[in-house]
Formats: sequence, C-alpha cells, structure tokens
Amino acid sequence: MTKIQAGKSRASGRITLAMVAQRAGVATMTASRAISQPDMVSQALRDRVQQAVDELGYVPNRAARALASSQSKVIAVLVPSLSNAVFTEVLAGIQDALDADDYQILIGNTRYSDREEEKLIATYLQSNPDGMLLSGLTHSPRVQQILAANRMPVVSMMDMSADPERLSVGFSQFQAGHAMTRYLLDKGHKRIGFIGAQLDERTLRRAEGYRKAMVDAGLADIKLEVMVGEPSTIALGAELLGRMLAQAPDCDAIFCCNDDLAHGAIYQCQRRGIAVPSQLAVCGFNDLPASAWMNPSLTTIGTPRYRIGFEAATLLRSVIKGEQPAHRQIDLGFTLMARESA
Amino acid sequence: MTKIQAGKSRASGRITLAMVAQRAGVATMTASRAISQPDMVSQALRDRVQQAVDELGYVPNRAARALASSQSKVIAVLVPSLSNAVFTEVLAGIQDALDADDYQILIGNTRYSDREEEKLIATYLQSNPDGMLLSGLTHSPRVQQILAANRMPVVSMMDMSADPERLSVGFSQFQAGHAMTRYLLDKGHKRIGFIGAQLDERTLRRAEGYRKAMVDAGLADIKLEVMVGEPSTIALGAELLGRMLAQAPDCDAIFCCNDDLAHGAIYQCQRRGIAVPSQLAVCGFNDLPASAWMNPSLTTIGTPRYRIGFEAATLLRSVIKGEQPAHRQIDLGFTLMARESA
DNA sequence: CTGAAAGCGCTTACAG
DNA sequence: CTGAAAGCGCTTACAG
Repeated sequence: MTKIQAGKSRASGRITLAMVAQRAGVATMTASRAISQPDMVSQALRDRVQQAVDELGYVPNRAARALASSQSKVIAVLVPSLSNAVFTEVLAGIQDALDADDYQILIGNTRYSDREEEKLIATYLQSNPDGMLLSGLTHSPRVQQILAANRMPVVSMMDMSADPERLSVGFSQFQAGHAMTRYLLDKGHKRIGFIGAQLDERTLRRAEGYRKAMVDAGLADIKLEVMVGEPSTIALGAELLGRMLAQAPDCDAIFCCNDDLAHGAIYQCQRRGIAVPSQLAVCGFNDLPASAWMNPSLTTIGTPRYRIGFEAATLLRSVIKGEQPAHRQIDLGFTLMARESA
Repeated sequence: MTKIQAGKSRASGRITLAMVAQRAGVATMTASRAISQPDMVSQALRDRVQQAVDELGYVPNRAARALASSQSKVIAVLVPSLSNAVFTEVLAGIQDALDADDYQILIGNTRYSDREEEKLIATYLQSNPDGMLLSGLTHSPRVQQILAANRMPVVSMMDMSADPERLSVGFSQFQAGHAMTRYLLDKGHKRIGFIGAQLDERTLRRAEGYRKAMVDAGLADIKLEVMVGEPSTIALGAELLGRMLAQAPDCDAIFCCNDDLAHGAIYQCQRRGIAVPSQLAVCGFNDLPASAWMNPSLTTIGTPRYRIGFEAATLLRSVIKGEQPAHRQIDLGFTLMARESA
C-alpha cells in the first residue's frame, strides 16, 4: 500500500494519481496506464479507474508528466504582433489544427524585435517545448544557435524559404509585391509609389518585388519610395500619403505595404479632396475585413493567414511525431483582389 | 559525488542543475540557491555557479521546478476572441504588467462559448496556474465550481461586479451604454435604434443602459432594437443597418454595440446614399483605430482596454503574493468620443 | 493484462 | 553561508 500522506508534507493538496489508484484498488502505474493508454488495459479496470477519477475529481499534474516523460506537449508560437489581424488569424489556424491533440500552446509576442524574440525563445526553452512555430525566415544568430543546439523542430511561417531543408509554410512575399506592381503597370500607371513601414522582412521582400517590376519596366525612381521603421497604423498611412505627394507630386498610384497604411492613405485623400482612384490609385496588402467594405473598396492582396497557421501547425505536429513530411515547403499562394481603389 | 549518468538512462539529454553544481564544485541545492536566491549566497559562490551555467549553457527545467516547489509561475488568461482588437489590447496590458516577473502566460480563446471556457479551464488546471484572468462576470456553474474547489485567485476583466468580494477591473458597461444613449437624446434624437450582435454579457449590459435611457425618456420601442447572436463584423453591420431601416424606417440615430458594426453601418449608408449624420446619426462602442480616421469620423465610447489588462494583471499578482489589495474593484471608466457621425 | 522499483530535475525543510 | 536526504507526482523500463 502506497503511503499517501507523509508527516511533514510538501504535498500540494491536490488529488494525485496515487490516491486514484488506491481508491480503484490498483497500482499507481496501472492507473496511469488506464488513463493514458486505455487500449492496453481491460475494460473493467478502465471503468474502475475512471470512476475513481470522477469521484475524486482528479486532475493530472502536467509538470509531473512532463518531467517523467520528458515530453512537454508544449508548442511555442512566436508572432511579431498581436494587434495585427494577420497574426491573430494565423493563431486561430494554429489553435484549430492543434485543438484535439492536448497541446499546450505558448503564444509569444516579439513586437518585431530580435531581442524580444531571443528572450522569449530562451524563456520558452525552460518549458522544453516539443516544437516551435516562428514567424519569418530571418532570425538572429543567437536564435539560430539556440535552436540548432536544442535540435528543436521548427516551422517557419509567412514566407517561402530558399533553403529546401527548412520547413516553411506561407507564400512568396516577393512575388506578391511584384504581382501587385505589375497590376498597376498594366493599368497604365507609370509613377507608382511604394509606402513601407515597420520594415520587417516581409515588407522588405514586398518592396523588392515592387522594385523588380519597376526596374523591368524602366520606371524605377527612388523618389517613389517612402520607407519608415515605425509600426504600421492608419494614422501613419495618412501621414505617409502626405510625404509621398510632397516627394513625388506626379505620383499616380500608391502601393502600400499593408492595408492599414492604405486605409489611412485613402482617408487622407478624402480629406484632401483627392479622388481615388481617378486622381490617385491606392492599393494595399492582406485584405483585412474593412477593405472590401470601405468606400472606395480597396484593391489589395488576399493572403491565406488562417491556412498558414493551420498547415504550419499540422506540419510541425507530423515532424514532432517523427514522420517524414512529403513536402518541407508549402506554398499557399496569394490572390490579387481588384476592387475600386486601383 | 552525484552520479551524473545512469546506465539505462531516462535522462532528457539536457544540462541539469546537478551538472552545473558538479562543474562549480558545490552541492546541487547550493547551485539551486545561487540561481534562485542569489542574495543568500556568497559573491564568490554566485560567480562560480554563474560561470558553470554559462559554460554549460544550462537552462532550468520549468516542469521540475514547478513539481518541486508546487508553484507553477503560470497565469492563465481567458478572452472571448483574439480577432477582436479590444482583447488583444487587454492582452498587451497583461503582458506588460507581468513582463519582469517570470510568469508564463497561457492565453486561451473561448470564442464566446461557455463550453470552450470550461474546457480551457479544465485543461489549464493541469498546469496548476497560480491565478487566472477571466473576461466578464458571468460564468457557467461548472466553471464557478471548479474555480471555488481549487481556491484559484481570479480577477474578472471588462465590467464591474456587483459583488464587493469579487476582484474585478473594468468599467460599467451599463453606464457606458446609458451615457451614449443620453448623448443622442440630448442631441434631439427621438427614434434611436440599438444594434446588438454576439449578445455576450457586455453587449447585453450596454443594451440595458440604452433601454433605461429610452424608457426614462418615454421613447422606448421594441421596434428600435435589432439583436442577433452572430459575431460582430463589418459585413454584419451593413446587413443589420438594412434590417433596422426596414423595421423602423423613421429611425433617426443608431447606436451600434461596437465599432465594427458601426463601420459596416456607415459604409452601407454611403452605398445607399444616406447622409451620416444629417439623415441618420450612427455611433459605435470601443473607439477602434479606424474610427477616428474614417469619413465621417465615428462617435463612439473610448474604453481603457490596455489599462484593464495592466491593472487586472497587477491586481492578480498582488493577490497571488498574498497581499490584501486596497481595492477589490477597479473602475477605469470610459470616455465618450463625440465626432462627426453623431 | 498488471505491478514493484527507480528515476525525471528540481526545491524544501532540516542541520551544521 | 553550505549540504545530504527526501520528496514533488508522474512515467519508463522491466518482470511476471
């Protein structure tokens, strides 16, 4: 008979597996098996243990399980922002993909900072996660070293990696930036401006796509670029619209690196009496909910955020299970949504 | 000398405290103290242990610590939505408040479902959280019972509780709904409609505030209410604007229970050629970033989301530490933002 | 199908 | 200021 209450108790006061086992009249490890691997146990025993669990209100202690099994059942997810709807939709996809699997999801907000990312990863390592879902392709040397040293399964989200070994789920930010610029060129625009903020890697890749299209068309002009490091907001979009027009007054179209900036640019045009799109075409990136509804509706790039999260989590789970994935890179593509604003 | 490698090893392969201690030439528990309670240890020892930690790249195992100390350093946070900017700002406040304290934050999305909330709480209990931050005042009997049985410190966010014992941080949803309606009445509107969606407890409280003001003014009319259980979106706001006008064609103002619905209503007015506010006043609730920028700018209620998260987390932390809080209820108030739309 | 023993990596009393 | 022992609550081999 297991001794259940020690004298100078350090016990937590919670119901333990040992108590459940005693109540069911079995060994602790038998109770453990009845709960964790019910198939390896007789029906009668399963029922007996389950009854004891219910009567006692037993809740397994995850820390003890993690320690004994050296399997944390934790997945860490790092996103650069929680105020950006793009990433909350990614998170929704991740949660739906992992829902049934008893994974604990640790959500970290790096705030677009490498230092924050390092700190979060270092902290999450204490929880010994089974794998990580990271946003973006580029990470600080320190992060790369930590990840390599721990042989942590990692799936990168949002962009496609050039490295075929790397697990990544997303779409080509470069191609999307290129496609939107081509669309504007095909509409006859010649002085197409690019407004970029935050200057995270995705914005930079979109800008590269824009530049490639402009160079190939023989229309590149550095005056047509407004790039700032501040976070993208509607207010900033309004401000940068002004800066662009000051810098390139003959600008006939503006490609904003995301919808927030584009919304701000359009609202500012309305306040200044600039007709969109007849005087100035404006387009964005991501297709946020408001973009289809505002007046004029916004021409933008639709991106598969939810699916990125879902597929990335599914891929990570299969890798954690030791499976060899059919594809290490999953390109989910993008959709150009041609609407009224451009 | 501690035996470091057993034969049939179940070891995780990670660096352990015992290895650090051996390298530093001290006992394991001395190393533990040097790390966790550096003040209780000599400077020389502290340095020696720190050096061993650095050389070995030691990362403490959180599961082991939690198990041994029966302190998880986990705080669980439940919000009804991650796609709603209101709650992501609450989360930002929570994270900032808890940042320095080595707390692991578990973020759960209940999707406005009591069943989901029950499931998440049951799951989080496995991690033995030190406390919980819950959204809203009303919870299912099962949740209440679980929380009581575990004597879990809980702080409720978003609304003010009528129960003085209950820890809550927010503002009065009822008063805010009442204030906005009074504002419209004072502007001379008589046929003021209310559009409510999701019908979560906050929306219902706002509606009660609306009704009180209308009844007191002798202007209440059930025809002026459109209430649906679907999630609030811009698209739904556009649709419900139509339903309201069909149901109460003489309606001269509409109070939408949140900004998303109000945005949709205004966009729809623009499409139908209804002038806002001259033909129809429209106002919202929450003051999302777009509300100040759109044309017309939106009259709405500014709510202290970030501060709610920050103060709620601060309060919870003090309660976890065993402190007796000066105030169990923290009313952060709201601000009526009078703009162009109403 | 079931169980006695050992161990996961830490921290908590208790001594010295 | 430092340490030997025991224990947190589970699971992993290994037997039977």
